[in-house]
Amino acid sequence: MGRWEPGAGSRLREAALALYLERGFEQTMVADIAERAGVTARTFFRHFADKREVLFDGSSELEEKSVAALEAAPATASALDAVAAALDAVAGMVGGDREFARTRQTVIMANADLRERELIKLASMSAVLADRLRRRGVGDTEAGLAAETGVAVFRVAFERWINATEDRDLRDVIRETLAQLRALTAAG
Amino acid sequence: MGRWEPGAGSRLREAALALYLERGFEQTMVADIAERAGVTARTFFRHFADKREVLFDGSSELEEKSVAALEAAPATASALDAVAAALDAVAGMVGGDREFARTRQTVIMANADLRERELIKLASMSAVLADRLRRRGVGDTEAGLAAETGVAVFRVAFERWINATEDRDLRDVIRETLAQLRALTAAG
DNA sequence: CACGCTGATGTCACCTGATGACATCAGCGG
DNA sequence: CCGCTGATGTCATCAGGTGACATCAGCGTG
Repeated sequence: MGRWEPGAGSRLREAALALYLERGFEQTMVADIAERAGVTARTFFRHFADKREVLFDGSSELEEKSVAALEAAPATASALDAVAAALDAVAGMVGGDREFARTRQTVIMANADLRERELIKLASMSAVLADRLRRRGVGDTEAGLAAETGVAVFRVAFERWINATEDRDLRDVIRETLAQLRALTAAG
Repeated sequence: MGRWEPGAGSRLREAALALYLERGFEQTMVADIAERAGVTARTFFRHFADKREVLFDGSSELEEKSVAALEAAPATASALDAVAAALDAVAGMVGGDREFARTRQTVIMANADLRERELIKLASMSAVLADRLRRRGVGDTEAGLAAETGVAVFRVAFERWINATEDRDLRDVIRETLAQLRALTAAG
């Protein structure tokens, strides 16, 4: 089933990341990506819904894993602890290759459209986590708060991890940041 | 200065909101909005950077007011309290007309592109607030956490306010939600 | 082995969002 | 009355995105 080189999706992903990095997201046209990957522009859109999605197509898997981790948390765990377990799972998947994470983040932060997409992915994860918390019997507002706050912690921790001088374990940074949040809210 | 009907910007804003509500964001073309407002599509783009921005062009003002409120907070206030003051200012501007807020939110939530834009506006506010906190001498991580968490509280509170049966004061809902967050993080 | 099915890709046409360049014209100050 | 200014119209063009249809390698089947 393939008279063409297989793995068009991966080639497109790599080509896009490289070009976005080299000349910027806006300056890169879909035709350029497709050409570098050896396919046509139409094929690009068969693999990715739009020009941005090529950098985010792993996020659904991320969401699934995080939900699984949340559901695996003991029923006795607090809402925030359950979310912490979910974040731990995410960190396990994302925190492996800091160099890659850094270049990807560089590309994303350099463009508003990409930042928007990044934000909605995290928002989607937050919504799903809140939903699962509610099914666990957590109150409506509490579920929303725990999920949103957890994602906020993740964002801050991720940025710290990306910019840190030493290569730490992302999960540790998250735990630290969560502890700092507890101190912060208690101080008031 | 104006051989045409003045107030093209307002007319475009109203026309866009109405059409987005009637037939949906994607089904509405810029030409339709322009026509209803009595101008050409080119003029639409002179007033608003893109099709989405027409729903968000007040947000820069919102950001300014929130920053002013944060800076007006006493130097002795905790980071979270300063952010709470900023949120209070935002609530004062947004919380006046719940009916309008509700229809606007309906339109935004019905479309992913609009949700993205909404998210980046809040993220931008978070970034600005964090920056001002740092200038106040708040630690790097703590500033980021306080700002992100504050915006998270705002999001949850806003949704509660929008969906509440009785018409409450948004500022009260925010205060309540912040108190719930404190309980939530203390429980762990 | 020939046949037809399947799925990924190419090709073409087309719509819409968005932007640059230039023309137009009312009102304002001089 | 004249010329400037600023908002708008007009035109051309590009890039993102989608639908419809053609193409063709490999696969299973009779």
